[in-house]
Amino acid sequence: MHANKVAMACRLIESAETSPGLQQLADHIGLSRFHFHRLFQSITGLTPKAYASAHKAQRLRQELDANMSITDAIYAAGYGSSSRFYDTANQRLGMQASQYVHGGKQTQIYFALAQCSLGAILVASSAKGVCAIAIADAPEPLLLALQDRFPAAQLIGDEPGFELLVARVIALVESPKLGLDLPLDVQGTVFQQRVWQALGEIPCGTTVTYSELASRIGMPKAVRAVASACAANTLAVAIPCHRVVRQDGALSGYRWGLARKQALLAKEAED
DNA sequence: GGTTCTCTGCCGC
DNA sequence: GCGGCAGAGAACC
Repeated sequence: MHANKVAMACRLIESAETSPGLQQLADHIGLSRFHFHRLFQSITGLTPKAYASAHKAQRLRQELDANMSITDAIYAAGYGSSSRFYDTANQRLGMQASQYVHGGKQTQIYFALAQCSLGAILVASSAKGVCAIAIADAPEPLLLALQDRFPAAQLIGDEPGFELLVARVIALVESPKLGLDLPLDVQGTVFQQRVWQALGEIPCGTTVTYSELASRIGMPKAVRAVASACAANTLAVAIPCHRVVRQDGALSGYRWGLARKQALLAKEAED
């Protein structure tokens, strides 16, 4: 069972002060760096490098949340130098570090409400990419939820040109097989990102069970955790958590309503 | 700007 | 299933 070996590598990455190199990890596992790389990627959905950087970014967020100074947090999270960190801060936090510290105060988030066949839909995007897609019966609760999630951000609701993006998202909802070719601003723990990555690899028109999904990310026993990660998905349809069902074929839960899960799956099954 | 590391497609056993 | 090469690209110094 190679899932164990990959899990070993993950733990090694997590416990190391500075991220081990590919060769180092492969040696530790007892495989060639070539094969190890492919194995790791096939199981986690992330390359070892991507896994390490996701983990570092997560540590950084924790350190920043613990009220450390930005410079201290950067070193505590395992970045070698602050200058190099700042080069890519945007990419890693989805915003400038100082903005993150201040609760996203300066962050601008564009959003729009619209109507689709499943009901009211909210699409929101940060500078980095689409950060929320939510569906409900009425628009008001959607907007409230967005405000709750980004309490200090500047929410901009009437940006000209944003309709284009909304149109693409709605097109995806109406015919999921199109796929969404837009940058996503996915914020979550390493574990959540692994689950969401795996969700993205479920082909349109098919479903998997929660336990199958857990196996795919190399953690067959973490079924409940996987289910929670699916439920934590904030990008409806774009990250297809609706394609996960229970072992007995029942639809199980869906953040945006069981009827919508059913409708989406029916739509996908049509073609 | 050069070097080293990562990543992927392809092939061989 | 596993190892390896080549070549492009990213990261690093």
